[in-house]
Amino acid sequence: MSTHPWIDVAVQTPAHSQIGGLLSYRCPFAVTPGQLVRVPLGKREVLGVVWAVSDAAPADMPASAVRDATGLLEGLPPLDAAWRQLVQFSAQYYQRSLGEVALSALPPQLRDLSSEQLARRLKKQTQAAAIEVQAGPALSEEQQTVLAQMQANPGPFLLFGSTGSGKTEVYLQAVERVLQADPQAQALLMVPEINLTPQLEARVQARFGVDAVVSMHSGMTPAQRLKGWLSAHAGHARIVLGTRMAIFASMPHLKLIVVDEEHDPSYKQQEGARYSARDLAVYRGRLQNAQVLLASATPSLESWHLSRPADEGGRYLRLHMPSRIGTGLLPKVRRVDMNHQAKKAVLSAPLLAALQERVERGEQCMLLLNRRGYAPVLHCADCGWKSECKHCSAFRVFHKIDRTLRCHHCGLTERVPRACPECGNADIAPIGRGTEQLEEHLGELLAHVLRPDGSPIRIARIDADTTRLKGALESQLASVHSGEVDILVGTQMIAKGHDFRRITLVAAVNPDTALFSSDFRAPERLFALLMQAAGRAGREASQSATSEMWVQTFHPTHPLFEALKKHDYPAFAASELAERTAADLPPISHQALLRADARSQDVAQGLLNAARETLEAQLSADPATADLVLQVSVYPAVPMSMQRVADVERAQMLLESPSRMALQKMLWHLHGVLHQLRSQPEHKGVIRWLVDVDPQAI
DNA sequence: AGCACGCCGACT
DNA sequence: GTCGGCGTGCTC
Repeated sequence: MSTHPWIDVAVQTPAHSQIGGLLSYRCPFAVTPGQLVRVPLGKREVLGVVWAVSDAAPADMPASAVRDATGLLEGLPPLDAAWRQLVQFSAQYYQRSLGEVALSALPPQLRDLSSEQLARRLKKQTQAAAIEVQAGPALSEEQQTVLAQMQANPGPFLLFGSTGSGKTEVYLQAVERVLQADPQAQALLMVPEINLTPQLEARVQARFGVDAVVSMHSGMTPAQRLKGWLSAHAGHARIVLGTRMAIFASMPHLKLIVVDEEHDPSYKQQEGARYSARDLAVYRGRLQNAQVLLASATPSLESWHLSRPADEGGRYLRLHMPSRIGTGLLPKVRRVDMNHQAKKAVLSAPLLAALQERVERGEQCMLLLNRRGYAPVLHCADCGWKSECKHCSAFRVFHKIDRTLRCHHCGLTERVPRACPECGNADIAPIGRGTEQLEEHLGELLAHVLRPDGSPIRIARIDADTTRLKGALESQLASVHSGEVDILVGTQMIAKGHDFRRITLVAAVNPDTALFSSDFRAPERLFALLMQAAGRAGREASQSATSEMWVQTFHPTHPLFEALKKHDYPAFAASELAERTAADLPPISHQALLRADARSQDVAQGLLNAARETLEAQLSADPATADLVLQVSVYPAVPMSMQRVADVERAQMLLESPSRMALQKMLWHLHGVLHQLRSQPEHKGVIRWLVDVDPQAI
């Protein structure tokens, strides 16, 4: 390590401050890229990552303005070039500052640790943990074939495996092979939600030993996070299991990345740097020469499209596991045509009868309704008043349990008025229904139903309202598992991952809204949700023959439900892809959104439209960039679908291109234009702007 | 983002 | 006369 007096350092700076890039310091001690240093920034001292070292003073500023780095975190192995490249790519691709991405990828506690404390913590775990592999179950032919293909090909892979086909066992065997082949090798296992980590963690620990595994997700304490991070960074932890944030874990010997339920929207971060952990997994795999396995029973159309045959341009290898393990069958899908049901009925007569029958036989049922609260809006029949939120362009939801009106966007909560606040009419009524009402309604309709042992029926509800307290979800899930509950009512959170062995009937109460949504991805999400929900029914082989997935709909012949009935994801994907192709939507094209927030809609849209015009004028004027204007469509600014939240007006502008590269170049120019515009007086009222690359919803 | 500086209302 | 409201501007 030689002494270079000048270093460039990444420090935590916001994306849109003037100092987006690296900061230069004079360094009185020897350092190497990837080490952590403390540097002065204004009046504070902050932690930074050394990005480059140099013998020459920075050319773009007077040497007198360069300050001295104040300290080095010794004992910590430098963050390797692959990690730095991953961070650099993410920052550039998702339009954030390098320092923001770098520092948010490190455990926060690292900031207030001295070199001595660090050395003490690291001493324990400098060696790669030995794994003690327990034998797994015998593999099915399909599982063996998939593992053989993984051995024979570099990847990336898309594992298309139906629910219950034993994907998890494939992950574990793939991990085992990689870890056995190289005593240093590390593997990264990603799941979409915190709720799903404990059960997988238990399984991984049972298989490879408690010592070899660490978890990374936002539910961990700062101390746990630091410990896990250090363990992975030092090469001690052989397996990291976590949510999207884990994609930035420092893993110097990474050889395998598994992304479970790769279609899940949770892999896309929705604030700060809006990265897709699934997409970064593929990038990181290439960077570190690690195999990448994406897996799902209902892949994202992006991954499905990318795994088309290579001679048609596919870049991922598609692997198939169509069969459910054991004698298990997929549940029979039944559609109830709501056009033939009583006008206002929430639950159709045949579904009610089926629920009753199942409960009397001692089986469990699950009802899905994607709307929490009692009713989404209150309405006065006399004057037409509705329970609007005064700070947001949304209705406040009626929660009967505590008689409140709550805005689900800004949190404004008030007691329900006794009479209409506009005209005094006492007759204000709820419109529509949420899970709370469904639970109540079901209780009334099935009050007479008894379980086999003669005790009364028990109905429970699980949604964001009932699981607010820590541990509440776990205890409620436990009461379902123990058989205390006969019918479980809930939002989509109950459809994900949890293995309810005794549930034999799953019903979607009102899925139609997603069929005609303005969001072109709504059908894709609905199909995945319903397939996943169907997978909850009849996991117990002995009951799978009689298990059912019910769908109440006014459009029973809709192609989405036809495909669902046959459990035919490929057919669904083919028809969706045809539509996307015809309309030039992702994954055929690539999109980015520029959003602006301001006190008034005019100001928000003003910035966006000014940016659009300036961009076009500047790029057209230069022959070197003129063709960008042709390659990237920039649409006029429009209000967001949720136009106002907490008294902030929001507008957005869509950029679209068949070329990712062209879109990236355009965004880079856009960044410059926005900085030029921000100082102009007509844009003073802009609160913030943000860029969302590959947005999930537009 | 922090953390300053800076210029106008209710308190010991 | 001071404490403090958050608007504007800078940080190698």
